[in-house]
Amino acid sequence: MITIKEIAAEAGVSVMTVSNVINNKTSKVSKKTAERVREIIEKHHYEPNMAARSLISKASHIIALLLPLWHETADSLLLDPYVGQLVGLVETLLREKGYYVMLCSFKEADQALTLMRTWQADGAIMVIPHEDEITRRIVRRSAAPTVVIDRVYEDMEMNSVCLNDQKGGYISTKHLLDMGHRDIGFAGPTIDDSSVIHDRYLGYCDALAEQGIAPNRAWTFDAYFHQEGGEIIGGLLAGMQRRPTAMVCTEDLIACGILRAYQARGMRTPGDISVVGFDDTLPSRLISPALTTVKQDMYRKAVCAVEMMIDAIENPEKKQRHVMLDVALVERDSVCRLNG
Amino acid sequence: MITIKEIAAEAGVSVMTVSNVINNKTSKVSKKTAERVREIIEKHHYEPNMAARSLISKASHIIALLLPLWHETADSLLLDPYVGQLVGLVETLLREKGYYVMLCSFKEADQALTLMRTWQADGAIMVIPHEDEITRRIVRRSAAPTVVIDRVYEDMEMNSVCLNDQKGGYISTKHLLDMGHRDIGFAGPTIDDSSVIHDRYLGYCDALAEQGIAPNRAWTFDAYFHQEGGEIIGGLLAGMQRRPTAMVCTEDLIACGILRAYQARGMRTPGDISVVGFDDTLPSRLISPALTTVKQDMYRKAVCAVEMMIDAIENPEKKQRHVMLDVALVERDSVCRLNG
DNA sequence: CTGAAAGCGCTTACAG
DNA sequence: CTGAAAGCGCTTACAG
Repeated sequence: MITIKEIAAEAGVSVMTVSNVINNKTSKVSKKTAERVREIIEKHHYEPNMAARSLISKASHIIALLLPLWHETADSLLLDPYVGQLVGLVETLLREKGYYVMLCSFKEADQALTLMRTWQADGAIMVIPHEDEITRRIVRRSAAPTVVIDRVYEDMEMNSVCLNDQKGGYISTKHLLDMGHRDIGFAGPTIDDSSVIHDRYLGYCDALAEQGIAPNRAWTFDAYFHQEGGEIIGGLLAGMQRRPTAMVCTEDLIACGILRAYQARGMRTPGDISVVGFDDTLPSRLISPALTTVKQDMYRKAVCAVEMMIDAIENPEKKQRHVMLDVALVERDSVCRLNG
Repeated sequence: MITIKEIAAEAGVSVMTVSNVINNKTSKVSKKTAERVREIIEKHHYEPNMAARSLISKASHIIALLLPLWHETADSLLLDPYVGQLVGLVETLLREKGYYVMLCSFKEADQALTLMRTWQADGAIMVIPHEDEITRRIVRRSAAPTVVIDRVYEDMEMNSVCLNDQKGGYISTKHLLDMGHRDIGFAGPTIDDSSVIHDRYLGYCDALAEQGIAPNRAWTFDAYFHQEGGEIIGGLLAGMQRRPTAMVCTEDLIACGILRAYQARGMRTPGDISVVGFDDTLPSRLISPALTTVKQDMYRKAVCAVEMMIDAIENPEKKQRHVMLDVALVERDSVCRLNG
């Protein structure tokens, strides 16, 4: 690998001069030398060694993309279409801004923290935090700024990009109500206190309350994830004596699973069950009937996270940044009108 | 950030001793000092600075995960469920082996090469190469070893992990023939000479030839990708006077698209069109009818790629490594028996 | 078993 | 505008 020293030797100047032309400190180098040096750099495809740079500047330009692993079996979060899309967008945007992204899936907070320290990461973006204690620990103990996507803790300083989840839960439930449904269930992972799921559940309750309807606990499912979870829920629903006519889901995949479970039993979709998904990921346009779902603007989310990250790096004195993004209903074919 | 120097000071030893205990050179440090130093390291959560290490050792332990971007619009390859899964698996395996993974999407070969040089990456794994010239350039010019997934060039030295694509094309076509189909089309991206698609097409032709059937060019589609491509193909098929009864697809998403196009027109699936997908990705189990598809063992593919990468790093004298993985048909519900 | 010194490739004051 | 020197945090021969 060619070094700055060799470039300097070939150009007949000092390494400091080469360094100055690399860093565009035009005031410090004459046009002529700069030109000559640049040519030699081009010729050799010289690229400055980031390890050496980062050693001095304390700025590695590395952003850690932190992907928590949930289950024992979860060999990767990237299987989740939502995560894949988000990670891809964030990586692209970060590159355009001159940052490098290091992928880091982890189970324990210390794994993430160690990687950040090891590489002197300039910052970290966390996707889909779930274990609150782990997330809090990373935010609290990280020397570099962090941006958390999809979760916020009111009681601590942190940067976060969230969704108006309560509105999401509200508009999907409201849509079902408008379509004449009254028996509406709710399906999502565990509804704990701090999560986005809880907010969606609140929105669901709000919408029902407007019609004087109390949520039916028998139709509230939690701790079931993804496609498989949806199929389980669908199976349970199908076996009930008194079934809901519609389900609000916190994830497209859960909605897909419910539909499949019904279809497998020869029941009509959406005739026997209307479902609304969440996120508007690829699967919602893949299946038939296509999913009516709550769309979040993934691109904007990625842009917000990246801009927030960069702002946090450049203005470390600011301690908190919060953005809440809007959501919107996308009507497709998984909801049918109920004639009351 | 605490440094080796401060650890040394606190322990009352030289930095060299600390370095030796970090690197487990037990022969060079007495048990007692090692113990004391280790305690202080623990206490401060000290982590060696990789930038400094990589500067000396010439081994960064960074593997670049190279993701070519295809279209103008393609903000990310990770939207593709196949890529997401593969990247996730590779990242996890690489971490377990003590490597760091830097994500790098790129359009030009030089972007990838620059990143590798900049960070002195120990190696690179390329996922889904498509532009042959770009891929060849990276393989040829990279100073560090590369592993290419899903493509191989016979005329140059390279490491590759491939699939038995011809067999894949063969078994899916054979299955359709066994189910009584005779009018079988083929749908995939451009069938160029060096690609996996071409091999699948060959397998398709082989199976047809066994029955004395010549491929019908009117039923051979190329340059259409993903879900959208599938829908276009499905639309074209549906409008034909003489339609095939079955389609061999090079990707699950294309098969999904074809099914949707038929369903949107009120046609029966698989009654009016049987389809076989490829890869056995998430969508194949999401839709209804579930896809019959050619399964590749993604986990084994990731393991192979990672092991090959590490072998290439440790044994740079070996110039070529090739692995061809097997495929198998997974029968689900997207193929119907034709009574002939 | 332990330490002082040189050096990895770069940048940053400090002189001239 | 240009250069010599120190130093970022670490490891590696080389002495003792």
